[in-house]
Amino acid sequence: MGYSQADKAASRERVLRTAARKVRAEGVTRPGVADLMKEAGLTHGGFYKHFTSRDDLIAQASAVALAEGSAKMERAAQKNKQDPRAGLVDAYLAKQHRDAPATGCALVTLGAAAGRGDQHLKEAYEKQVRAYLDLIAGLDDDAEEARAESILTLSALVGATLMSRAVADSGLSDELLEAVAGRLKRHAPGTPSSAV
Amino acid sequence: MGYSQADKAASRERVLRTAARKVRAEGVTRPGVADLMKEAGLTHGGFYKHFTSRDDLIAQASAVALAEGSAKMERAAQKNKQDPRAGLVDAYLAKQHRDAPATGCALVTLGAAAGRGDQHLKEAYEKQVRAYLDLIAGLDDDAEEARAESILTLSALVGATLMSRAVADSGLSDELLEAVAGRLKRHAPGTPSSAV
DNA sequence: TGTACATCAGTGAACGCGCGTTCACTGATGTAC
DNA sequence: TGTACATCAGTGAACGCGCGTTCACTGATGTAC
Repeated sequence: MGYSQADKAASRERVLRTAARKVRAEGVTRPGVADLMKEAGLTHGGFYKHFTSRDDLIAQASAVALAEGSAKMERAAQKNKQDPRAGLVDAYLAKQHRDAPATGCALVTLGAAAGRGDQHLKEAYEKQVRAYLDLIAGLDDDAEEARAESILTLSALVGATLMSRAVADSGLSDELLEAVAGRLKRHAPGTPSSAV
Repeated sequence: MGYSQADKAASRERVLRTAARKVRAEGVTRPGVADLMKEAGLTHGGFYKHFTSRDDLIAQASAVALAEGSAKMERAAQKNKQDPRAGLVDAYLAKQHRDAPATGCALVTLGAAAGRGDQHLKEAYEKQVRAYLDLIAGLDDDAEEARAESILTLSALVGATLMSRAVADSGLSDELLEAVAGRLKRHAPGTPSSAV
């Protein structure tokens, strides 16, 4: 048929975005070249006009998946003008987020893969961790100990989401999210309080 | 050569333990039948005398990997007579634990896989979550809010370990572990304190 | 206790499917004149 | 502006390797008598 340069760029973009979604939903090992191309509306043969190998695509897709995370959560935080920290916590620990790993924070879905992965993936992962820590520390009222507090908060967010997806009982899954959300939303972090 | 019934049981056990280790180190998709058998001192052909399929082995190995976790951490907690909670936190967030996923807590390494996995894997995962929560809540002084506190603690342990393995910079990796450990060891959880 | 025989754990070659990769081909795009 | 031609995104068949699975075979185990 013949395709313009703009068409090519659009195709590449579509494949990359499809892969970023699939990587979060299915991990870095499962998504296949043929399936990804098909889902992007193409046939598998043209794949190598865009990427040098499957590994190349998966690496780029993982970086994209990671990068999408903190920006999204930052917007969620800003929506709650009075208490952006609560906005972030609620968005992160929402059942909606738990149930949609394909479009959610990749710190959860790619954590184990990054732990086993190569230097590039680890660097992309680290960049997101730093972005989240800066975001969370910035939302804190008392700058004192904000750094350590932001690390505890992020760890709890990631760990709770990970476990809430992996557990069989939906009651326990909900409880994990709610308990952590309740604790983390106490305004001055680290202070005993009268609950949610 | 010929092998006794005891030999068979020992072989099966060896393969299963090898797989449990590999699953934590490499994930549920990578370890291959031939490699696992070789590492257990056998050839691949005899595999099906012990397991009905690769999936069957991986499922059993995942359950074994999960089950080994909380018992190990419970022993670590008991070692610190004065403050078993600190004993648990220190053992979990130790660099030694971070650097040895093959023998460490599988809540971290199998979290994403369980999230995508079948009902059986999720049930095995859930069982371990409950075991940890009971263990941690039992170590708490004030029974009040012990449940919610134990959920926050476990989430932070799992999330911090996951991220500390996935990050490129070893300084940041260490900081993640140390910051969370410092916060979680404050004796009455949720109370502001004078740090580590 | 000793002998004959069936069982079956383990071996290693072979099979077959899935999947990443290659390749000859097509025809609109976009450049040269 | 119009015409001739090279480029190259996309197609679909084919290749080849890895790996899960099967199978005929071996020989010590362990049971029957």
